[in-house]
Amino acid sequence: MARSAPRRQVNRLPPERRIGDIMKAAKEVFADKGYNDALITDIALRAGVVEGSIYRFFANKRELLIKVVELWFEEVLSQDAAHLAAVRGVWNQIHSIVYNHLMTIRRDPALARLMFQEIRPSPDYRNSRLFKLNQAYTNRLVDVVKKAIESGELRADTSPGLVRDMVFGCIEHRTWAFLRNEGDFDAETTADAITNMIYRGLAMGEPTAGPLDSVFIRLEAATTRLETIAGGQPKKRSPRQSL
Amino acid sequence: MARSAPRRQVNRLPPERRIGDIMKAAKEVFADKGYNDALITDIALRAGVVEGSIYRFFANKRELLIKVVELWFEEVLSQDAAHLAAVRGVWNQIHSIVYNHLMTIRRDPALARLMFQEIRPSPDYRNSRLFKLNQAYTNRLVDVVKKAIESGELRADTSPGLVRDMVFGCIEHRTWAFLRNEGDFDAETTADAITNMIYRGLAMGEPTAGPLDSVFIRLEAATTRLETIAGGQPKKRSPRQSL
Amino acid sequence: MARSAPRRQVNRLPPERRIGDIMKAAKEVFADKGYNDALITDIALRAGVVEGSIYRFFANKRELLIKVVELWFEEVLSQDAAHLAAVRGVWNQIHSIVYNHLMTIRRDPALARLMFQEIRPSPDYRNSRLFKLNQAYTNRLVDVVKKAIESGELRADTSPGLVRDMVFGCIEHRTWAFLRNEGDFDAETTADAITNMIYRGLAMGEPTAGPLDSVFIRLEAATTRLETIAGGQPKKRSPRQSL
Amino acid sequence: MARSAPRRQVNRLPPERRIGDIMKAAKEVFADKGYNDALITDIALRAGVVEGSIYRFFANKRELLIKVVELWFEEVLSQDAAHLAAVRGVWNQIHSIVYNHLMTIRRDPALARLMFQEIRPSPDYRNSRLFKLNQAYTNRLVDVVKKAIESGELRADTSPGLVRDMVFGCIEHRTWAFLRNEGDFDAETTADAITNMIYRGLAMGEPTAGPLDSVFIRLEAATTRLETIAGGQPKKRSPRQSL
DNA sequence: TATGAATGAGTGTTCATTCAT
DNA sequence: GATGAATGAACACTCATTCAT
Repeated sequence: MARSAPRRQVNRLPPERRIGDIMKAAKEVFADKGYNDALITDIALRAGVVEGSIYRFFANKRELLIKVVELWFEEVLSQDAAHLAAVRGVWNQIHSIVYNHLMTIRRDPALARLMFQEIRPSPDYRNSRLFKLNQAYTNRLVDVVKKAIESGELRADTSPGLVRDMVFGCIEHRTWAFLRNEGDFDAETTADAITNMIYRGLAMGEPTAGPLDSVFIRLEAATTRLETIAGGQPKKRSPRQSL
Repeated sequence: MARSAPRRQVNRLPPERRIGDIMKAAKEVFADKGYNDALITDIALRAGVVEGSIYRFFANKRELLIKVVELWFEEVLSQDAAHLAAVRGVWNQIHSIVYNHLMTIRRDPALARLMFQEIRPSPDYRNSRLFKLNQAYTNRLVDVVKKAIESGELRADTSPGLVRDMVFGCIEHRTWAFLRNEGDFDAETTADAITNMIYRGLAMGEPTAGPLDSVFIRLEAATTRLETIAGGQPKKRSPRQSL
Repeated sequence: MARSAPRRQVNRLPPERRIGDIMKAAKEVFADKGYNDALITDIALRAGVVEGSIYRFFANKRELLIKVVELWFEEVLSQDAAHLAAVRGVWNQIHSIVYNHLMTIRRDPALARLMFQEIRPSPDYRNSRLFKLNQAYTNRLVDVVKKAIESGELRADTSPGLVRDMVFGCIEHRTWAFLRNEGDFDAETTADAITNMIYRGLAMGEPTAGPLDSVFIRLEAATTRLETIAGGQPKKRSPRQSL
Repeated sequence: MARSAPRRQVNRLPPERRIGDIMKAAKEVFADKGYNDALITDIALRAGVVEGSIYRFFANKRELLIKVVELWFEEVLSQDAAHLAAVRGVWNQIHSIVYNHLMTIRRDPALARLMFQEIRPSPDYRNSRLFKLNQAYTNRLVDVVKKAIESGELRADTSPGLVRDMVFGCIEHRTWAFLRNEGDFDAETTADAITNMIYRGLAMGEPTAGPLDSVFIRLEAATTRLETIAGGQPKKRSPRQSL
């Protein structure tokens, strides 16, 4: 009754622009507060729209989060693919994947945190598009390892999947503090260290300086081959090392 | 109509017993529902107390969670310490740590999930007792590695901290599906694989640059000749990529 | 991404056609969902127009509902009038009104429900056109009764208005389950029963004071019993009274 | 941060009292605004509690409505039963039911409106307790009619269910205007009229003064004799109740 | 000390209606 | 005249925590 001038100001924008504004705002607010503490009102305010407008483009708050993370992840996915495509050599490829993953985390720690802490733990993650994207992402490392095993550069008795878990798990733990704004890391150094540790443990070894244990490994391999040629069965080694 | 106020029995119990009941109930409910969906009411009901009694012993819901996880973690910490103390040899010690960590996850996936997804991401985790406990826990691996480096069994040019991240990160990723009730894992196999991969990558091989190389070269040459004679194809070797 | 704005075709149609489309769509959606759950968006979509166009022709959602029901009610009103006009005899006229009312409900239960549950309970119904139309509709029965009273066929000590309430109220209760899709009714049988009950209660019997028609009824019953005893089948009486 | 004196005032009352207060307030607000426009906030305010307290006793707004109406209906049910139990004679019993129903509507028009317009149209009404109660309520009339048919006082060729629909439908239509605060009705007059119309239409009639009566008496006597001869049981007749 | 009724702040979502284009 | 993006008010429900008894 007797409302005072209910005249609306309508600001018409192309949908792409609106969606862009909303996602940008959402990204910021989610990054800032985390999913639960982020308010639709805040996102709307920051995007310069009213709450209702968000629901024109996104079914609900959760979908908005997912769309924001998906957009980011797709960009990461395509950028890293470009980087990786230009790299030759197993060590270098592993290093590229590790380094780019680290750089992604450094560039967008908030989004990485959303991915790790909000998206991945949710019960429906396994059926989500982001799960698929993430599989594609981590499978690149698996593929590199598999091919290197086939080509003989990496040991055949290792699980590519375990390498994947080791690499990405290690990176996640390593950057934990950084993700909570409590520490830092050097991408170059870390990438080198991780790559070396992985490669060294898997490589068949070359005669170069450096990983000299590889010489031992090669010796063992040569011996095995000799044994095979000699018709005898290579001796089974128990994995337990005696001290 | 005319409910005769079904007052709960007033059970006067020693505080320790009360606290124990509450923590047991809380553990179950938190494990079952996760932190957010767990209701104080449910915990009180299951513990046979009223809500108010919980607040006599715990400042708030969060503290209750933390106390529950702490209790659990302390048990894990002492059990694993006992196991580890009995183990000799670097490989075996690493294996013990990995295996016991895996078994802990298998035994109490819900509590591990609480630790990973509720406790660790919280902003005040770094100043918490659980952080300290966790440091003590993971430092065992660091110590093993450090000592092995000092004793010369493991390479000196590696970072014990990185090994720690790699091991625990790997385990976490490996058991991810299990933690969400969507998959399983074999603790023995996984522990062997992880330990091997780590140990192999770090173990000292032979004295660097030097005499053994020529032995190897000659051995390999001989092997190749033998293979050729035997009709087998010598394995193709990819040239090493320069960094 | 980069949606190319799937603009709807701009169809310039004569207003009558537009209005017709909208009302048809509105009728369907209102019938389907009820007033509250019907969405303007759905109506617009089904009518092949945009929301704004609806507001060009109808002040608001409520007016649209009212116009839809009015249109329907006017058709019912004129059809039933035609039917009634052809009928002679009080019993037959009452029966016609009852029967046609039942058939209207059977034909358009959703619209009848809108009328009963959405329109009629609203506070401004008494001042609405639909109230007037409904009065005209039910007054036909009042007129029949009044005339029959004047002609002496029906008792003078009865209230035509009460007859109206009894007939329409009875029909409404009788078809309640059907209107909620939970039951059915037979229009013929129900119309016969209602008409008989009404007519029997009102028809002039004998010149005495009081329910003299009951004497007739008892005579008939006695005769029937005699017939039964005599072994013959009581004659089936058509419920239609000849005038 | 720095909230100003978050000290709560807690006003502890016996649950029955609280429930009573809430239901009283709810009754008033629902009656005043109808279900949809009634606000939980208003109800809480009027009951002198906070919104949360309402949800301690009632699962949701709808349940609150239903409980309010149920309570009322149960009282009506038991009061009317007491009234009816004291009444002898078919006409009087029908009249009692009609009259009490009218008086109930007059006493609590708002609750009757809630029952008619909010409860009954809802899709789950058929499975509700109120539906059962209402059946019990209206079945009283059905029982009276059935027994009167058995006793021979009312015609055997009528449907008790139809009588029920006629009576209650008629009353509802008759009181429509009153229910919306737009008219009034006289319970006595209306009850008499309805009862007469129903009874007159159904009664077997009595030996009122008049020429035909002797004919009937002789006919019936003859019939009875015939029936006896034929071996059938003469029908028992209940004597007419005086008004 | 135990009780458990009472508190009350906090928010995602809907959808009829408007109006710039 | 038609479009449909933008508006923005409106509201039931939850549950950790408190505190009078």
